[in-house]
Amino acid sequence: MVTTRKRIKRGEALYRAADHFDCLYAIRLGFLKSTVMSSDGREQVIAFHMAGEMIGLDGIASDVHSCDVIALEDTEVCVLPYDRVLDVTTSLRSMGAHFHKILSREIVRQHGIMLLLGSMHAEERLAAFLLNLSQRFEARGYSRSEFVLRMTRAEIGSYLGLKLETVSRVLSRFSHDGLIQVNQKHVQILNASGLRAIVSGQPAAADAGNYDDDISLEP
Amino acid sequence: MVTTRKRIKRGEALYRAADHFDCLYAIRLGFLKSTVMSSDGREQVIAFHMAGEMIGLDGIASDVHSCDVIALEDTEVCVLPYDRVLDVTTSLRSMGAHFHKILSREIVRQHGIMLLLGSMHAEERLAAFLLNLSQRFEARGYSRSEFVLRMTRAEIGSYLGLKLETVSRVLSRFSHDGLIQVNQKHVQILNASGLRAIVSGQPAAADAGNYDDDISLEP
DNA sequence: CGACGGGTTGATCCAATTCAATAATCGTGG
DNA sequence: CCACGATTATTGAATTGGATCAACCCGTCG
Repeated sequence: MVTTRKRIKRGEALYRAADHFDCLYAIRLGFLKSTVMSSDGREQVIAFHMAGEMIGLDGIASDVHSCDVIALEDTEVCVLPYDRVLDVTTSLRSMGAHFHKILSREIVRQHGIMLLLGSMHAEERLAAFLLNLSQRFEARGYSRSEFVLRMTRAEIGSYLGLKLETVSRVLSRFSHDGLIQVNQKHVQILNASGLRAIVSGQPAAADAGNYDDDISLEP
Repeated sequence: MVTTRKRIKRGEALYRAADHFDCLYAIRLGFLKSTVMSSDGREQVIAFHMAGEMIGLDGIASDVHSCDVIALEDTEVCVLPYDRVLDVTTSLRSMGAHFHKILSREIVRQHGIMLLLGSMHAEERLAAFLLNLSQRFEARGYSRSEFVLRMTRAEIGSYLGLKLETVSRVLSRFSHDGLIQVNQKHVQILNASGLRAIVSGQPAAADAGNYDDDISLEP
C-alpha cells in the first residue's frame, strides 16, 4: 500500500471535527489527544494516542470526522487513504478480519473508559490512568516505571472527568504515599501493585513494603 | 445470508463476558442492556439496545466477548454468524464499507457518552438520556413524546454514572418543573426544548411556556 | 526583567452520595 | 383471586468528595 508521511507540530491539529474524512493515520512517533466538544463549548479529551496506534476511525461513520486530534508533541504519522484500505480489506479476507479487529478493539477500549468515568473515584481514576500509560509504554519498549506525561494536568483531568486541581492533589497524595514520584511532567512508578490495589477499590491498605515486583529501570 | 432467529426471555443473557465470539446479532424486537464488570465487582451499564441495532461487535476484537448482554424484556434477535459476515463484507466492497460504518458509528456514539460521563451534571445527563431515547423511539416509528422505560432506576443510574436515588430525584424535579410526566416506568416528554436547554448547560431559564414544538401523541 | 502558562496547595462550598424510612408494584403460589 | 415477600421507586436528612475560588511558585520566553 502506498503510504505517505505527514508531520504535525506540537499544538497543531491532524484533523478537526467536521473535517472531511479521507484517510486513516498510523502514528509513527509522537503523542496526540482526541477531543470532542459539546454544543455549549465544553471540551472533553476522549483519548491519548501514541506510536503504533491507528487514528481517524471516527471518520468512517459518516465521511466526516467527529473529533479534533491535536499533537501534544511533534508527531509523524503514516497517511493511509481509506480507499486503499477498503481495497485491501475487501480483497483479502484476512485483512478484512484484521481491520474489523482494530475497530472492535477501539470499542472495547472505550468500554473500559466508561467504566472508569461511570464508577470510579478520583484516586482510582488516576491510578488506572498511570497503569494504563505504564503498560502502553512498556508495550512499545520504553520503561514501564518511568516516563514523561506529554499532557497537562488540565488535559488529564478532562480525560478522567476531574478538574486539574484534583489531578494535581491526587498525584501529590500518591507521591506522599510512596506510590509514585512526580516532578512536573516526569513520573516514576514506585509501587505498581499499590496502584493496582487502588484501582480495585482497596482503601490503599496502610502501606507495607510490598515493593516486591515491578521496580525496574530499563533504558 | 442464512439467518436464524433466537429468543431471549426477560432477564436472560444473550451472551456474557468471556463467552466465545461466533456471531453478531441484529435485534428484531425487544430491549437489552450491555454491562461490563470491573475486577472488584462493580458493574457498569455501557449501553441500552433496541430493535434495529446490531450487537456483539465487542467480540470481534479478540474472539471473546467483553461484556454481558442481558434482555430487559422478551427479545428476539437475528443471528448473523461472523464467518458469513466476513464472506459478504470481503466479497462486496460496498458491504465492507457499510460494515466499517457500523463499527465506526459505535465508536462515535461512545464519544458522546464519554462527554456525558466526563463533563455533565446529573440533570444534564438525565435530560440527554431522555432525549436520546425519545429520538431513538421516534426513528423506529414509536412516539417520541411518550414511552416506557424498560430499565430500572438503578440501571439508568449505572449507565449515567449516578446513583439510583439521584435518578429518581432528578426525574421528580423534571416532572415538578413540567418538563416531563413520570409514572414509574412510563414517561411523557412535555417540553423537549426545555430538556435540550438543560443539556446545553442552560440553568433551565425560569420556565416560560415554550411548549411550541414537539408536543405530539402519535399512535 | 516581567509576563504568562503550568503546577501546587489551602479554604470553602455544593452536588451528589449515603443512610434511612416508606410506599408502590410485581410475581408467585396457595 | 388474593395474600405475601421481594423488587423497585420515592423522599428526607446528613455526609462528603470533588469543585470552586484564590494565592502562590516556578520555569520559559519575548
